[in-house]
Amino acid sequence: MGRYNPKEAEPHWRERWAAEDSFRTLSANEAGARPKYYVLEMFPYPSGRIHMGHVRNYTMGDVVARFKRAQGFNVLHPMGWDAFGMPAENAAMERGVHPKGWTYDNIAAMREPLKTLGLSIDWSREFATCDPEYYGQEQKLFLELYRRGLAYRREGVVNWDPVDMTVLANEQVIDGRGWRSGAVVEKRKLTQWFLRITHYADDLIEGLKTLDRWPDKVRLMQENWIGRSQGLRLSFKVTGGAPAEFEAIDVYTTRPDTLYGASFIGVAPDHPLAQTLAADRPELAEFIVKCRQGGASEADIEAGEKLGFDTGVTVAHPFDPSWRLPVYVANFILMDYGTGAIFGCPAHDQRDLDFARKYGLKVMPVVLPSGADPVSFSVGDEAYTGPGRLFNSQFLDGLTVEEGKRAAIAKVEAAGQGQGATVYRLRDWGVSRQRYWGCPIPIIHCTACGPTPVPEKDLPVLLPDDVAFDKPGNPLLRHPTWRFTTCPTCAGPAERETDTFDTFVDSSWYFARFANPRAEQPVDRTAADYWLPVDQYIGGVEHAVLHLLYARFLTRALADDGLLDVKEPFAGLFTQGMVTHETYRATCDGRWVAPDEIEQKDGTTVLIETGEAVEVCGVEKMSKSKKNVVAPEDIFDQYGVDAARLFVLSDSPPERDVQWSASGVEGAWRLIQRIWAEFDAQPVEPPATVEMSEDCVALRRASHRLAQQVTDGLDNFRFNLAVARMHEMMSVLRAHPATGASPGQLAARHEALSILARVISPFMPHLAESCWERLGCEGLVVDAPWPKPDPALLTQDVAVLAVQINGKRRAEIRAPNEADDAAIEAIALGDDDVQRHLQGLTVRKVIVVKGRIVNIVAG
RNA sequence: GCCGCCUUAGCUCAGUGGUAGAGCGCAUCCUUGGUAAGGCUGAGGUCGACAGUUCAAUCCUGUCAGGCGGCACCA
Repeated sequence: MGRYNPKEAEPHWRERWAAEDSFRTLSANEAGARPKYYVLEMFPYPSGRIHMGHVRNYTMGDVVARFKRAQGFNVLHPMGWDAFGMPAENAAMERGVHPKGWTYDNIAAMREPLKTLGLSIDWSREFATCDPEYYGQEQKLFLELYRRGLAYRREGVVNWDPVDMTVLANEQVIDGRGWRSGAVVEKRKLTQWFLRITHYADDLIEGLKTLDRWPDKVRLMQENWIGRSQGLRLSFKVTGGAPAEFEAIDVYTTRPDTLYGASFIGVAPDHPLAQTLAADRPELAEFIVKCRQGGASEADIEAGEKLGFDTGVTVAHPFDPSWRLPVYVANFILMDYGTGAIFGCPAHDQRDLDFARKYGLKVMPVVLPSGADPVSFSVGDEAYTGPGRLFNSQFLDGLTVEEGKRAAIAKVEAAGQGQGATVYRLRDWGVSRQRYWGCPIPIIHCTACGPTPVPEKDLPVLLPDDVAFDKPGNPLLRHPTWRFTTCPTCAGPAERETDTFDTFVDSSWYFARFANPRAEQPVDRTAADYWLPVDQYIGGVEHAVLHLLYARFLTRALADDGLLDVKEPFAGLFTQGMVTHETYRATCDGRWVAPDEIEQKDGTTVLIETGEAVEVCGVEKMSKSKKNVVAPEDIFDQYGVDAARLFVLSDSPPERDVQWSASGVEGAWRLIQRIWAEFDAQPVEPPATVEMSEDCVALRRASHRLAQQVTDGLDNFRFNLAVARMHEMMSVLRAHPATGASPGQLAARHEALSILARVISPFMPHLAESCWERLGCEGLVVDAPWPKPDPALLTQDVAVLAVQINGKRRAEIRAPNEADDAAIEAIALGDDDVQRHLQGLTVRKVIVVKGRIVNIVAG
């Protein structure tokens, strides 16, 4: 008799698993008839320490991996490192350490606690994206895309941080300033490398329909991000005021039905017409500059004031050559969407209406809501965007909005003035970063030959180690020898591309590399065909769009190259919630206080050291700035890793946030001790008989039901429900104690415990091994097959039914399972309580729901 | 502004078209040779508001309120 001591047991079992090589992935040949199962968690950035979010993420993946393994699958469950990126360079600038050393040290520091967590990972497949073996293969992939025209170079507008001298991603610009330097970010035109993701825009939307094991929310976010819209591209002929080269202005619209309500044409400040006119009209040039400044700042977007400049140019209406429309340059029109020009229909578009009111343009309604009077209907300050019938619209009169769209498109197409078109919000993916710590783009720039791919024999293009971070900017630009080279084509003097890839490129194909991480080619086609797609991918919802969209795109690109056989990399996706914690701040000076600095005393919260009062603030994501962080290592140390694993799985459903608390982890600890106590109470020698006594049928039903319920919970990602069922099982076991039990009863307990040990093993793998061993079972529980419940024990012979009278519960009856509706009705109507409640009433109807309830309608 | 999610016990949250649940907290009691304790019992809920569908709604539908997230001048 003794308490379970995780400090001794946990390291012991990890050593056993390592010694037995329990988690080695089998090759396709070795696996034989076992089906494959690929479970992957989004790989971590090696910041140097693990946090509770990691614990939750990797525990969930581990639960799935262990469960599938027990069910007889050949499981691939690998781990790697998303190791390129800015923090390494920041560390280099702030502390003078080399990004490479810093990164590999961090990886080493994080690998240990992850191993401590007892994850069933095949560590032989580990790699980091900053390994030359990995990024060299990435360079090969890029050159393949380049050859196929899926990678190209063009000028693009970027966020430029003038202090750090680098491009920033949109999410690194906060209120128009660089997140690190605080400098006002400039819009700069820079020649950049792009990947042609827009080539797959349609297929990326269509593919979402096949992803039935993805959260609807994520599919919706991707669909919105790609932003497909159907409409019409059409020309307005210029009738005066523009230079000769502008014969017509092309606009894009999703509302061709409202063409008769047009009252102006608007073009973006960056539109070629605006730019050309501005060359000899200073007032227009000034206006354009003003528009650009407004671009980034949130105040302007908030205000949303519509500004325009009348160019004096006029165009003809496509349906009526004598109808003239003025052309404005307007601040709310975007150059990189559609054609950068619109026709304004103020009555049926709010932005156009705001604009028209400001500049005194005509507002002519052409869609009449049903029931409105065509003579008096007018639009005030709110545009009408709903359904209705067209009017004031010549040949379109009387049509619905949808019919009108089709008719207008047909007419425009017949007249050769335009064409129906599909337009996307998605833009090509700019992958150039002016940084050192990333995968070098394998291109050599030659003044004679232009951009030239580095020949395959010269790959990988290695990052030079001898770089200095004493000055801002990209050290590759200042490197004396690395940058300058000779052209592979003409052997003349040439320069290397000094930009490196966006780190999202690294993470867009790593899942395919895991199939065979040491392959000579980027992807081992045979291994990838066996393992892909990933059956279950698990990660944070913050990657719902970018990472997951990029990976889907690159998978398609590689499939078109013949490097992969799947279009969708992740058949199942699960997005887990965050780990949160209460926050605390000292009442006197408002500074944030860590959870281990406080204690609860007599209903108040105080600082342990000084006793001063502490205010308990909101529950928020664990973060250093709020100091509401609990270090996983401290929990491992105090309660063991199984308690930490159990807690992050128990309280909330996995997709929701879970609130970490000291009392919660105490609860997890107690469950572990309770489970152990039941095993510990069982006699050491196996039961003398295999005949289980009849009076144990309740226990047997409970344990078989437990197997069924935990299986269901795991199949549906309801880990918290599975844990709740384990709690319930403990009450049942307590009602059937080992003390004083007959041999038959002990046999039933033995069966229950053997099921329990196996179903807890994905959640608390170390405890499960100790329990399995204590029970005297053969081998390791990780190698034991998943329990299969006996269907006969999952049903009840007698059902307990509630009886409702007029919707209110009035009685409870027992009926044999095989009783038919009439028999149940008779039992219900014969019940004393029911009779009492029916006094003075006439029974009008009786509804019998088998196994559930009887409802009597009476009046 | 558009889209989505959430609102159930003091707290954190499960759950179901048909008898309202868990953990923590609280109260009472037992145990103090399972002791960095363990256990019994119990109190506590108009399931956000209103309307509709239904024999029956916490659950389905609609409207509203409050909270959270994503996108945002995308024509």
